[in-house]
Amino acid sequence: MTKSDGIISRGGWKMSSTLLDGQQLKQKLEINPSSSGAAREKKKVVFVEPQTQLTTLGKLQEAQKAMGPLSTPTKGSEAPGGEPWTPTSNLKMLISAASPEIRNREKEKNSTEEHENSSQDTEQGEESERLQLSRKEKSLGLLCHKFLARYPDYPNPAVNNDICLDDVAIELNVERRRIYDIMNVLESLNMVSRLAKNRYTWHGRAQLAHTLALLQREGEKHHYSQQIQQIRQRHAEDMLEMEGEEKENEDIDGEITQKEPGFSEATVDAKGASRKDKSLRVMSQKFVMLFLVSSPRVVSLEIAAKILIGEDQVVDQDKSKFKTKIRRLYDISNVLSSLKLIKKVHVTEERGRKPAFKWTGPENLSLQGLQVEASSCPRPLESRSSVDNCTKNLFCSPSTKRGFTRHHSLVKLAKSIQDDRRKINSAPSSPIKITSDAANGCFYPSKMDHLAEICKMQLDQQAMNAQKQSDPKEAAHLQQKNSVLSPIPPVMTSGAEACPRTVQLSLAPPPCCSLVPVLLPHAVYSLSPKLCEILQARLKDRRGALSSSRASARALHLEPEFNKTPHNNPDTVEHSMELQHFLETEEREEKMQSQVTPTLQDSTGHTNTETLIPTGYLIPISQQPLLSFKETSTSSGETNKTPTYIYRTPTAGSIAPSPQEFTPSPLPVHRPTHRVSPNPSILNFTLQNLALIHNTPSTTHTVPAPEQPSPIPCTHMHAHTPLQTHGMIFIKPVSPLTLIRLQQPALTTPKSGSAPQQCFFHTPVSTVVTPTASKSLYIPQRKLDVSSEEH
DNA sequence: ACTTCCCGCCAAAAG
DNA sequence: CTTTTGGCGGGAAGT
Repeated sequence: MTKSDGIISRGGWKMSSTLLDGQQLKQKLEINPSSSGAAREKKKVVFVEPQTQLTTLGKLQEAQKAMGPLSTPTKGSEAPGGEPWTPTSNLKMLISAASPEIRNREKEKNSTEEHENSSQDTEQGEESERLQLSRKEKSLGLLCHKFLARYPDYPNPAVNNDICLDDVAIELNVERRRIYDIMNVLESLNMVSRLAKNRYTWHGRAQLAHTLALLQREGEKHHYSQQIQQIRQRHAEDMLEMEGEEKENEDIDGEITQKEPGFSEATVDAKGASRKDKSLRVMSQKFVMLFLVSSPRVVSLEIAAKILIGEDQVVDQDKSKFKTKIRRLYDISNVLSSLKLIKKVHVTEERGRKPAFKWTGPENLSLQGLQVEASSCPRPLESRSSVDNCTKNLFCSPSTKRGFTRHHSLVKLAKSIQDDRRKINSAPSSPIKITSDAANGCFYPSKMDHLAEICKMQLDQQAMNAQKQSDPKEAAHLQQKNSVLSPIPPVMTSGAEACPRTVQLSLAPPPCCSLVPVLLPHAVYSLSPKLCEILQARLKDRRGALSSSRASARALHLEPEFNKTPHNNPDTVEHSMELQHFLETEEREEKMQSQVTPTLQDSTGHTNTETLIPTGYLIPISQQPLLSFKETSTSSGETNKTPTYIYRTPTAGSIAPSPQEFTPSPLPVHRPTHRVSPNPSILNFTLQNLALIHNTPSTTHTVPAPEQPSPIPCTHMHAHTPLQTHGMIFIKPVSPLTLIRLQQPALTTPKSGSAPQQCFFHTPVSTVVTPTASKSLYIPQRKLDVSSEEH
């Protein structure tokens, strides 16, 4: 341990330890909500007393064995949840960081030194070490592993799961740029969400299943599978006959041209698009969609690149562009591989062997069944779908509405964690790590490349687990084993304990949950690229006009979309306005959906187009699933039962149906229409939402539980989401801090009792968790992050 | 020679 | 304006 640590990043290590300590202390000490904000600022600066550091260090070393567990355990469940990880994580990181070889080499050399160094300073050693690292050791995949090691798969929502990019960069000893790459991919899977400038919130895999389900659905909408087929066919043909065929792609559009092509083109151009649209986030989502849609679950980079590029008509197919795309795909693949969602393989085709990746993540996305019903949420996504082709251009960034970020996940997580703990306790701890692997589906690291590293990681994890038996992670893993698909399961299990907390959350969670940003592929096939372009152009124009006013969209929560809306004025920002816009937009979207492809053009022509475009890119996904429902009041916690109730609720029901209906656009052809959504369902949906809004949170329970009510409480979440969202909207205006304070009281109402408890355990932030408060906190800063989504 | 993909320039957003 | 975020592609390590 120590050796490796020293080698890799002594400096980092110390830093991290100090940071951690500092944070922990803060959390524990700082009960006041306000304090949290202050704490963040310092980040690196943190000065922990040496003592603490030492202690931590000692712990860390020992931690592998028992320390961690012992210390954390009891409270651990929650307290540790937040920070406890860090200490251990540090160890992990260190270990992982050092590649075996390096370790071996340097062990002898520095072993002694390392200790010394560690104790002494951290700073110097780095250079030499850093320099030495081989390219592989610097790989994004490995870096991602290190990053992941720092956080639990299923974080305790109660705890503060904030991620400070600066800290991470320092601790991992990498340039910031690299962290962004990782965060972008994780963000695309809703494993993290951006809170503010340098801050992200960790959600882990809590929402992963749900997110994947949504992505799968989107992928289906886009006909990705068909596209893949086409490309393959083409290839085959080409191969046979060298001619070139050309584009093939899906450009299905015949009509596209209709609209003013000129416009579209001009605007469309690459430039038009804001860079965000080319974003790694979007690519990542689309890439994942390809996997989820293709039957063999294997996707070659070549095909992925072609599809992602653009499906535009652009024939040009620049080679450079293609090349760049491939580069990015490698980047994404590395991260996804670290997540064990995919693994590298080679497909030998006629031409020879080409690099490809195989999906190793969860297979059957429960989506629809459980969470899916939540469809309510999903819809939003769908709606947005307008243009995917735009890929390249998509400047659409605006599309996303905003995210109200939230830690919905937190709440949910908490429950699950607790449950897990129990399980763990009952079960032997040791195996844990295995379980984790199992969950992923791959016992061994999918990546052969980094096996060594991975192994290390795993070992670390094991150690971690052992230490913290209590930790949620373990529990989570176990749960995963049981049911990979739905993160929720844990929740179910959660005993009374979990419930209480969760209950509190109920309010808070909604906001978070509700919004998860997701990319929509936009079904766009139906739309011709040109249309997309046109739309974009228009949007831009409008924007430009609007933009003048431009308060930071993010801060306001306003998404570009809002601005775009025809009527909206520059200043619109006001909250009330926002709500209205929000609603309006939603309605539009709904309409759009309902209309189905054919109408698209029309819609595009109209103001609606705007909405379409934006939506097109990222779609916020609702994430309800994770959270437990609120069970609100009851401390008792019979989550299970509660859920049932939820299902029944009318609203929920209404919602649920819709998703299913439209989603499946079984379209025979790829061509045009694909997304058809049942109007009625949509309408209902909207109506419900509206109603919900009015109602506000109190009623939130509603759960859509269409047919398959997942046993899990999560389903409730869905229902909540809408509500939450609404709630969110209202809140926005306030600054986070203020909100927190104010809100808490108000929020608390719903849930009364529980709130206080949380406060005890958690940092102010955590406290925030309380329903409303949390909402306020999390206001999304970034467009991308969240899109509002779901009504 | 080809594949993988790190590095970091530099510009677009955000603050 | 400064800082953060992140597209992009050269070119090097790895195979």
